Amino acid sequence: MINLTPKQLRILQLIRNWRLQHGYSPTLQELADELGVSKVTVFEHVEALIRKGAVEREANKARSLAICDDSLVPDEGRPLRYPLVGRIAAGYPIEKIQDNDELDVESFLGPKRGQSDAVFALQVEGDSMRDEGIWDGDYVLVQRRETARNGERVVAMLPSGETTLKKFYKEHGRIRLQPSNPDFDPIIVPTCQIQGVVYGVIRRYE
Amino acid sequence: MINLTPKQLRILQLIRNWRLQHGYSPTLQELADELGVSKVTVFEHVEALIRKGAVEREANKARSLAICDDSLVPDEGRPLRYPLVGRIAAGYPIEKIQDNDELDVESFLGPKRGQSDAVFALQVEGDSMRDEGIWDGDYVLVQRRETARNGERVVAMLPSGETTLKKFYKEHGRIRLQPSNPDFDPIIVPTCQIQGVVYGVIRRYE
DNA sequence: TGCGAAGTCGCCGCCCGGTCCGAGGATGAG
DNA sequence: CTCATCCTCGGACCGGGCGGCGACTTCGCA
Repeated sequence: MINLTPKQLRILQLIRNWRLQHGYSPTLQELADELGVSKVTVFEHVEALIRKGAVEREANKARSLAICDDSLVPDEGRPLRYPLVGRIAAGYPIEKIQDNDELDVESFLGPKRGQSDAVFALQVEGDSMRDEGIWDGDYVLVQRRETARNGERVVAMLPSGETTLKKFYKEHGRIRLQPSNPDFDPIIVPTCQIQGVVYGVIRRYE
Repeated sequence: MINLTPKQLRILQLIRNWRLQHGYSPTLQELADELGVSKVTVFEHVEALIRKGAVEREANKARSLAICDDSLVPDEGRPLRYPLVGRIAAGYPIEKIQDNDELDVESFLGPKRGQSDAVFALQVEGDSMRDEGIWDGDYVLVQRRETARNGERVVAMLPSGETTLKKFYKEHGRIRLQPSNPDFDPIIVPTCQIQGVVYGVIRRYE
């Protein structure tokens, strides 16, 4: 593990993001513009990165920056951190995100502190939550809780013993479990036992 | 196992967490701010830790603190492995999954072997992929590739320079970029540059 | 041969590591 | 009670590392 300064790490991430987004390396000036500093400053940081073995470059060649070995550079053995290039909208160029250019899946999907034993996963079967963007085959991450607020997506056990995934609404002294699909009807029960609340969804395509 | 005072152990944990979170070591002042004590106090604690062989440091170098042996620090890390209770379908009890009772997010969302440098994340803006279950605010994980197969969800750069997220179809010698929302029209282009293929989606509710 | 990018030079200001000295609190012996 | 000792802690200061700059020269390439 190489010990980098914050600025050096930042430049390293920028180079990586640029290469991912554009397919080629940035010039020193482009890096400087991203960071809002002078080209000379970037040059010096890049020199430091080369000395530390983090990047390589061909002398006097434009856009010749290359990251040496991605695996040993930052983040020290923490996988699941991906360069967050920006926001993408239909029909518009990728829009930069200012404050943070990394997506740390671990902290993003991780449970809150001290509740790690109260999380479990379920694979979703069927399309009853389709209009919520929860599809057949997706996995939902569930925080174990006995209560829910209106509009939350809950894993609920009905008086009949069936367990189901629905949106939760308490109204008029009863509980409505609302599917997100017009093909399914809401379930109205006087009471039901909440097994947990969905806080995350993950999906993988093949 | 080295015998540490509570304060020293606390500092050791702070250093470790800081390095995991930022990718580089904290300064003495930053440690002091975290603990609410003065920089000199931290300095003395760190000296004690060096004497006991728990950490190393390069003299006069900023952010040069390094933990000697990680295993000495009690681990409060979260491996992102959740018990996979089963499959859940509307109206039926949770169905147990036989062979696999754990969802390992790391291997589930991690890139394929040897391609870790070619993955990046994008936050989705807008509803053009709504009927695919990809919603405004979701994050997509993108594998960088120049080519795509029909039906894959791609990040594509149009000849105009715009970048967009659509489903990819090559037909009749042209390319159709298909939104998954009837409110949007497909884009027909003779050619376009593929920047990557979406292989995963993650979402978190508040 | 002209342009854009890489590379060089001298210089600046702030922050960080390191040091000196002194303030308190706990403890045990006289 | 008093004193000595040890530990923790902090205010103030210093020198140097680190990040930063404009202007200029060199290099690669079309």
